[in-house]
Amino acid sequence: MQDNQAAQGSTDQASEQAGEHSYRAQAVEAAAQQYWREQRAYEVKEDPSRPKFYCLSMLPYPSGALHMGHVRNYTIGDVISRFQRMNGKNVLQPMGWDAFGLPAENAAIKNKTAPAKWTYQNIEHMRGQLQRMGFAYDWTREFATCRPEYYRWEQLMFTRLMKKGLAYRKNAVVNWDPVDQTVLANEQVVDGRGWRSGALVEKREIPQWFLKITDYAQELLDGLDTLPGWPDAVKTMQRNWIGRSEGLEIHFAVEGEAEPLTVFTTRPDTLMGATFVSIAGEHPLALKAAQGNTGLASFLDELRHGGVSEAELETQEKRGMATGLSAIHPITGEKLPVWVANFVLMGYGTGAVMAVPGHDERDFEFAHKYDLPIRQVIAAGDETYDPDKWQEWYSDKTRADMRVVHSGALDGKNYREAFDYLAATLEGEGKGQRRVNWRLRDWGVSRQRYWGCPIPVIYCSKCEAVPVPEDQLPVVLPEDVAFSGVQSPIKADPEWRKTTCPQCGGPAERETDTFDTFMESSWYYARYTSPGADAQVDERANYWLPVDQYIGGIEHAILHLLYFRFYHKLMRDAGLVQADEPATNLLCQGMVIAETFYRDNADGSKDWINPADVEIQRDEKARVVGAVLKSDGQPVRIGGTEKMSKSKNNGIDPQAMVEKFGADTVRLFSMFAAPPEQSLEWSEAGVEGMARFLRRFWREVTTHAAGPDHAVVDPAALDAGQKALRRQLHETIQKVGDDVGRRHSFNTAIAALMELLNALGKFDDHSEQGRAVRHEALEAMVLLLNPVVPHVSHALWQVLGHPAEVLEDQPWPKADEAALVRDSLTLAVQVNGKLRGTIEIAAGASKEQAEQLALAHPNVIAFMEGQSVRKVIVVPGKIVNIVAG
RNA sequence: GCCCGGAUGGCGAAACUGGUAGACGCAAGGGACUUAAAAUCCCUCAGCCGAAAGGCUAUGCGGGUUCGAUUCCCGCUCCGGGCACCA
Repeated sequence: MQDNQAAQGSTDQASEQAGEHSYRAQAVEAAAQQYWREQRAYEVKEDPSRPKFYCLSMLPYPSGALHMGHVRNYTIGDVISRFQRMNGKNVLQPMGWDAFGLPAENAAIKNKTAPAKWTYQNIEHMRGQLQRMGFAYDWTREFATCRPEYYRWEQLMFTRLMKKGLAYRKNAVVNWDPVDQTVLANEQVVDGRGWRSGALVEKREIPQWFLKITDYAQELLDGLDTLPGWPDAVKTMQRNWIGRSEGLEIHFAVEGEAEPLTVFTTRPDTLMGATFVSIAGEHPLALKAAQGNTGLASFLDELRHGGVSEAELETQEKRGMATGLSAIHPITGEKLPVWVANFVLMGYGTGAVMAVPGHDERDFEFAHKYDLPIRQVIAAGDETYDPDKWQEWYSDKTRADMRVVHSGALDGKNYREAFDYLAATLEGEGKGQRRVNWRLRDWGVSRQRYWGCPIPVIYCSKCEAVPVPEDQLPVVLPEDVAFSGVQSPIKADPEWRKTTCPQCGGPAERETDTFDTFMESSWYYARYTSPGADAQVDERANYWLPVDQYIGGIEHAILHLLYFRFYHKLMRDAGLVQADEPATNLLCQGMVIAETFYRDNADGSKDWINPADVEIQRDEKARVVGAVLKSDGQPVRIGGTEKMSKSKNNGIDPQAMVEKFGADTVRLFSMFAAPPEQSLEWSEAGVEGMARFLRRFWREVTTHAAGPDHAVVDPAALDAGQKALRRQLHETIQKVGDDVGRRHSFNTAIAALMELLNALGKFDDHSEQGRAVRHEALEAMVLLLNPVVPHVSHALWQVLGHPAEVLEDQPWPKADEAALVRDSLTLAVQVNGKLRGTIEIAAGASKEQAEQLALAHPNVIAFMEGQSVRKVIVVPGKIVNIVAG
């Protein structure tokens, strides 16, 4: 390296002389970053005299290296942070590591290392990569969630929740690999088999810890209405996930059983159409019926095969078997057969449903398959009911002409009337009651894995489950372990679990399960506000919270973002924070995608080839006609544009891009190529376009700065061209502020700045006022671009004659209203809604003047030939539409 | 299967509250500069018809509302996200 530099000395000198006008990203970025580091430019503390702004991006899992999804997420956060700071806010932007999780265990097996060591190495590497991107983080607040200093507080919270009854233990179903003798994550079940062993996965019930999120269901639902700054899609998904439904619980007596079978239904109006009852395979009644019924027992056994994920359960072929039991219809006394059905979920409602095949699509299908009776009890208008073919209206309770039929006393009632009548009747007879049911289930937080936060519970044969006393926390996970594979080291080590019961002092054992990693990511945002606090958070949390802007992937719309809201309410109810919701504004960014390329192997498999190694071929109309591998010139196949992934080898390494183009160019492209919530297609040619823009901007500023001293703009002395450029400048200031601040439409903000630079390139005016206008424009552009390309702005601000230290807190430019005034406007002229021309009209002209001018337009006259004016619509400043006929 | 999104030139996109569809960028074609390359600059660029003026068609597909629909409504198709143990 040293030798090469010496040999190229003369070239360096040559470029040094040209240097003033040529943009060299690496040097510019190193200088700016060194300056920020030395100045501690992004370290913040509470300051009640200024409005605060807490800008938070979802913390990364330290998987090994930064990927483009991170770059995109964190650039959005950084742009918003820098923008808010220039708008006078005291901005907190922190960063940390979601350090527990399954991939560390997999890597540990593969690389024969400890999960902790692998994790810490990744953090070191990725921190350097983030710093190289120039993100304005307060690094003094950084933490990794796998450290006891962090997780001790969630252990403390958990023990307190146990005492409040908000944490409890019950059996729950997991995926069991019978060969590896281990619990599998849903992700580790591929086509119903364990990913390592290939064995058919079974469902197995084991005791696990739960948090009572259902106690907060109503508040989590209502809270969504207090979040106008969250995307509607996320709120709708959460509403549906929480799934509040009002219905009746109805008790069906079962022949020969003391206990009734309770079903939940949202359609009691169809009660008289129930022809059988379906129960889940895990329902106690099913298990009881299977005793002494080998056919049913083996069916239930079959249902135990396969994974537990809802997607898998819901897409299975609908299957069932009669239990031989009969339920008694609570109104008619009719005997209804009780069936086990694989689509009835034990986790929802009571695990039993009354089947109304006449008006429920799944029951309809099931009844046809097993030849069970179908009975119509709903009619709508003059629709004909056909028991052989499903039609949507059969289940539509919202139709105004819907009435109950063939149901005795219910006949003629609509949904609401039938609901109320039956609720009163059944409640009166003790056969049922009104009930609000939730789709939301309690949060199972136990994981049978090593690399997670130990659950702080001690089991004693006398005292059962005892929370670890507060003075014995944290329960520390040993990090220096041999991790060979299947078995968790703390489960394998009989010594680690040995302890004494805090209540009776007798011999006892520790819980060896660890927490779901969503536990750590549910409260990290609060810990950033209180570094070093000797509590989960301290009073500083109430200065910074709630988060003003939260940014992360849409894939977190439900799980993380619901647990995040729930945990915040737990902390609020523990007196730790005051706000009701953790974040007021949410931005969900789309994925980063890239083209895929492959070659077919002889065995039918595919070799995926990285886009960086491929050259695209086009015809003269620029259409893609093929692609070749750069190294051998031979063709490769094009496989479509997909999410960047290891499996398709279409990931683009951000580090390679930063080394080639610089961080500012990468940041600029991520913000320009697509609006933030849409998917972003990576294109190296597109990145080159951004580099071109920065070079032009650099040249424009440096050549201007090298010229004669500028004067101050005198608005009264400007000629038409100067005025026009200045108007465009102030329109751009207005647009960029609105696009970045309100709309988060970064791509259009950048496009407006590109247009302004194009206009400056054509502005060949070197008069004193010309230079003054250009100077005003270039200074504003440096400031407007600062959030996106802070290194370039840092350097060019000095080139324009300002000392470095003022840029960070320089006020955001304001548009000059006087410069925005237009003398004339262009209106579109339509005849019958079709554009036929445009007219120029004075800004203050009346509707009548616009109408007259439009009617006089030669093309309008031509199209009006032989027709008369029926009506004229004038939208001031926009269009004139002449309706002719 | 269920819930939530998305679809606009060769490509990424823009059109913010129903008002000139395609700003900006990429790719491509033509040209200038240069010994050459790189870099840079200029011109063209939705499709079709036309010498031009201009016209016709066009925002995934099929309908509808409206003076006017990429935008609103109804019905589809395809693609993506989530489905509770990936994070």
